[in-house]
Amino acid sequence: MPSHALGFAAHDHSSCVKSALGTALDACAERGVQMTPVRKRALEILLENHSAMGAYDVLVRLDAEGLGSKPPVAYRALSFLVEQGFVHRIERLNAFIACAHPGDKHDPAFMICRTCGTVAEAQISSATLGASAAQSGFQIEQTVIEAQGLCPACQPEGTA
Amino acid sequence: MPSHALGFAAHDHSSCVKSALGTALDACAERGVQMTPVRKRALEILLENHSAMGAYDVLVRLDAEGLGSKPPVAYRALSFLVEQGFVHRIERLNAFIACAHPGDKHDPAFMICRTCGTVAEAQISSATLGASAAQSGFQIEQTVIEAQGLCPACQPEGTA
DNA sequence: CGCTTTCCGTTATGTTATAACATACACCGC
DNA sequence: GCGGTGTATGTTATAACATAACGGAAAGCG
Repeated sequence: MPSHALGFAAHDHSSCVKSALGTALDACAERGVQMTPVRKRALEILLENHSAMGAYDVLVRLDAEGLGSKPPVAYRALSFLVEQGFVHRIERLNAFIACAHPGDKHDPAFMICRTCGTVAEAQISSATLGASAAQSGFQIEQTVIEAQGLCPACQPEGTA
Repeated sequence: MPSHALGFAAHDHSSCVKSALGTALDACAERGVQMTPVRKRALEILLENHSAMGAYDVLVRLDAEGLGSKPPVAYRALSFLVEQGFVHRIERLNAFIACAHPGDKHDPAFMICRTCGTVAEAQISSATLGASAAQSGFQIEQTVIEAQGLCPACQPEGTA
C-alpha cells in the first residue's frame, strides 16, 4: 500500500480522502457540473490509492465494481476530473494522480521517485518560465513541470 | 515545411543542421561512443525536420532509406540520441526534437504551441524547482518543463 | 410529446513502446 | 585463426496507452 506520496511525509489518510472528495463535490455543485457515479468512484479510487495510476489500472477497479469495463469509460471520467482540477495527469508516467490540494485551480509540479514510483505534488510558481515565455512572445496556457530523482526514502544512507 | 521553431524566430536552417551534426559527431568521438548510420540519420531527420516528430514518423523516414523498418530500430536510435543530449523527448507530445544547442548537457524547457504544434526550446534555470525539492529532501536528477500555449504567430491580432 | 443536452456503453481501431531472442561485426588476447 | 567479449542491429510479438465513432438512456424543458 502506498503510504508516503504527499510531500513524502506521513499523514492521516482516510481523512484526507473524505476532505478531498467533499471539496470536489462542493466544486461541482458550484460550477453546475455533475459528479456522476463513475466520475466519483474514479476520483475515490485515485484518492484511496494515493499514488499515480494508469488509466487502465483505474479501469480495472471500476470494472470490478460494475462501473464500466471499456477504456473510454475510464478516459472520459479521468478527462472530466482533470478538467475540473481534481486530478492531475503525469505526462512522464502516462498516469493520473488525485490532486493534493483541490479547490484552487493551479498548474501542478511533481517530484517523481524513479525507484519507488512515488509522486509528490509540489508547491511551485512558474515565474521563471513566465519570464522566459514573455521574452519570446509566447503566451502560456498551461505548464507541465515534473522532476525525476530519488525521494528521501530511496536515497542511499547518509545522502539525504 | 516547419520554419520557425527555434525561439519562434527565423534562422539559417541548412547551416544549423550542419553545425549541430558536427557538434554531435565531435561529442561522440570525445566520449568514445559510436555515431552509427542509423543514429546519424535519425539525428539528421530530426534536424532537417526541425520540429517535434513521433518515433514512428522518424521510423517511416528511416525505412524509406532502407535503414530499418521495425519500431525498436527507431526507439534505440532515439534513446541513444537522447542519452547523449543531441535530442530531447517532449513528454507532452510523445515526440522527439533535435536539441537547439547541443554540446552542453542540460535540462531543457519547451514552449509548445497548441495551434501549430511548433516547439521552441527555452533557456531556463530550474532554480525554483530545486529549492522546493531540497525542502522536502527530494534529490532531482532530471526535470521536464513544458509550457503549452500560443506562439506569437498563432495569437489573435493585437494580443502579442 | 418532441427536442436538446449530457452522459454512458460498446465496437473497433489507432498510436506509442518494449520484451525477448537471434544475428552481425569489431576488437582483443592467445 | 580461434574463441571470448562487447556493442549494435534485425525481427517477432505483444504490451500499454488512447480515441474515433455510433447508439442508447436519462434528465430538463418548451
